[in-house]
Amino acid sequence: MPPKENKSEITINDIAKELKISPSTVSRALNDNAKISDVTKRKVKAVAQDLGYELNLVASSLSKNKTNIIGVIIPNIGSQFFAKALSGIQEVARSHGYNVIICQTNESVQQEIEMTRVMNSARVDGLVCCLTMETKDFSHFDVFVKKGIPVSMFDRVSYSVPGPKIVVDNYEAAYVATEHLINLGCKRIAHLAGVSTSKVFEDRAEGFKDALTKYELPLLSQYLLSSDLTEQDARDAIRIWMNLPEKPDGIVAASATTGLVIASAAKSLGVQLPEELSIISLGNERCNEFVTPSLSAIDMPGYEMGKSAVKQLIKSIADGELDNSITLKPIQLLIRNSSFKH
Amino acid sequence: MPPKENKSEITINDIAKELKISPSTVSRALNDNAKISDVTKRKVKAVAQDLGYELNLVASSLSKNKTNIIGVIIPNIGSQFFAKALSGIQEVARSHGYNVIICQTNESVQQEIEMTRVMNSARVDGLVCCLTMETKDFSHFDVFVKKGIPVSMFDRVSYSVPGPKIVVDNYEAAYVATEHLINLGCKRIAHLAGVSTSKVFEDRAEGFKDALTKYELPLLSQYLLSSDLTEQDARDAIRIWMNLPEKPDGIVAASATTGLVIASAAKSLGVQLPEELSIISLGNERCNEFVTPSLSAIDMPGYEMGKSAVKQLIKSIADGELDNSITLKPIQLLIRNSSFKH
DNA sequence: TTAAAAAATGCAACCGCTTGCATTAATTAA
DNA sequence: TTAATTAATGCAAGCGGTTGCATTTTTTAA
Repeated sequence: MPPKENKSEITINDIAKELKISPSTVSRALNDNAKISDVTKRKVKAVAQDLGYELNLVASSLSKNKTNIIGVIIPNIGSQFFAKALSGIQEVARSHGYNVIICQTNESVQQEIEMTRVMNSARVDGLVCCLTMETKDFSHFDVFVKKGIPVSMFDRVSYSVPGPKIVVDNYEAAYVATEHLINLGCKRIAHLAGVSTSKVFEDRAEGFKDALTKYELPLLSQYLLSSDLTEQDARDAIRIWMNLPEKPDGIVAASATTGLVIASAAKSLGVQLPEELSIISLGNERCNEFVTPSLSAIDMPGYEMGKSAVKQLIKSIADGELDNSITLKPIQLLIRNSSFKH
Repeated sequence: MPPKENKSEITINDIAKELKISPSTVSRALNDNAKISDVTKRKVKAVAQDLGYELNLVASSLSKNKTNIIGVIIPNIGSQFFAKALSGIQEVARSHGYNVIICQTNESVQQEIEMTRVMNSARVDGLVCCLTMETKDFSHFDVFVKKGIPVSMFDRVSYSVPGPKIVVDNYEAAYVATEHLINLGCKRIAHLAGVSTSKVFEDRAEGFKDALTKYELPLLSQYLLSSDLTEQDARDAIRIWMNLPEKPDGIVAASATTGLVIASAAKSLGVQLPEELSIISLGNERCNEFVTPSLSAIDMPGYEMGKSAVKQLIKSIADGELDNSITLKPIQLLIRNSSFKH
């Protein structure tokens, strides 16, 4: 137990004393204020360097009433989609001099509310957020709206909260995926959907249904299952379907994980992929390439979405204008071996 | 372009005026200071609630000289190991009232240095860090050491920087993995190692070699390849090995990703897994379960490591004592189908 | 009933930096 | 050479809490 460390935090006052000038001049010099002579600037910076001075962001934030911190609220870091989004968010934020405070909600609305409180207390300059699957009430964002602090949402968004939105056309994603299976010759296509309280999954289910309708394929109720998309749900779904007298010959999974689990479970049930059953999932993970057969998917551009979300946010912060733009990011159909010509 | 929002940020002064008491009393009441009467506390809290008051952490941090922020520096969020670690870090931090600022280094020492500067400026109360593979000089951590700000390292650590360390026995991991293959009957075991500048990969290589020695198996130089562990490196390695007159019958991959790629590449080269070749990787990813054959691995407890790293850090912060403890987290051998009885 | 002790509250300085405005120094024009 | 500009720098009041110490109020003891 060493005695108290030398708590010598260097401040602008130390620099000021050293040079026998005022702290305000030091502050301005360090910030390259135009009214400070170059000689002074050089001297100040030299001494700052010497003394190992490092700006105290806390003090700076307080006096400027700007923290240069962006708050990020996402469901969970474990998902590859969010990991990528986070990378994009980080990158753009940092390149603009912003720091990032991150919180996971673990899909719990309660936690989401708690997190907004924390972000508010931390006085973030803006918020990037992807809602939980169950968020139905958005009043916890009111504080920010009221204070004019921009909230940028991506993927799972709410149009009732003002601010930029970065989304993907989930309807289209499902439509394209389904269409792909249809073009392959699939006649009995099933869909494991997510809870319909979430717009994302609702849209996907719609896209699925409409594609069937468009191609005049029947929409059989037993082929449309809805769940929380847990791994168990996926296993249950495939078991149910494979016990049907008329088994499906194509499956559109509402998420990357369920697609993976469905494929794996189908294989262990002895189903031949893709001969007997084609599978495509809405959402792509690196794993999709490694499994056998490799899994076709609709890729959602997480990285790009994260980047855009922050870009728009920073723009809003800078302009002070409220931006309600909706940015639609393109999806991509990745055809792999799980969906092959019959 | 709406005019300036009503920038009505509620402060303790507003509460004080409302109740005609002093701001200090309000501050103490909100912090449940013992010298404030219960009546006053109740009144203050009621008004605070009414007015929608939320503590300004920036101001609080400045006056308390404590930010309640933990800085986290990790190589990349995309890896499942780090994603899990991050989850653990988050969870423990939050449950202790700490916020978390996260930075990715992308395995760049330059960025790591930059990040420490940012963390210093942000005046974090402590740092959780996993070094890049190439960090050889650690002077960028000196600032923290000098100021008595604890730095907790996990996985890729440096014992020359004081502070708690959370690690896994990488030597053992490789030893156990290799031993497993030997027990299966493998005679010609190869290892794709990581750069030897990293202690982690050095230890793994050592463990691999020692296991061979222990079981009196020859250590052939062509079976020991070293690389940066990119996907391409993995593909190159397997191609080289499979072109050898005496092909290896077992492979220990130094990372989860390389294991995955090696298995996949081997398959496409027509190698029968696991009959002709057993594979095990040091590091487990969810994907390992989904591929065919499922990939055996040594699981590194990322989540637990992250949790411990923060726990120790917070303890250090609280005690003000410097803690140089080394916590060894247990690894786990996960036997799957890629390593099966020959 | 009054003095002493304990409980509540207030005052004011401080945390480190920023910034509008005043002041001084250096230039330029007259 | 002096007045008028322009360029540099300093002063001091914040930003919103926190906290040691003084002061006031209430309670307890004498």
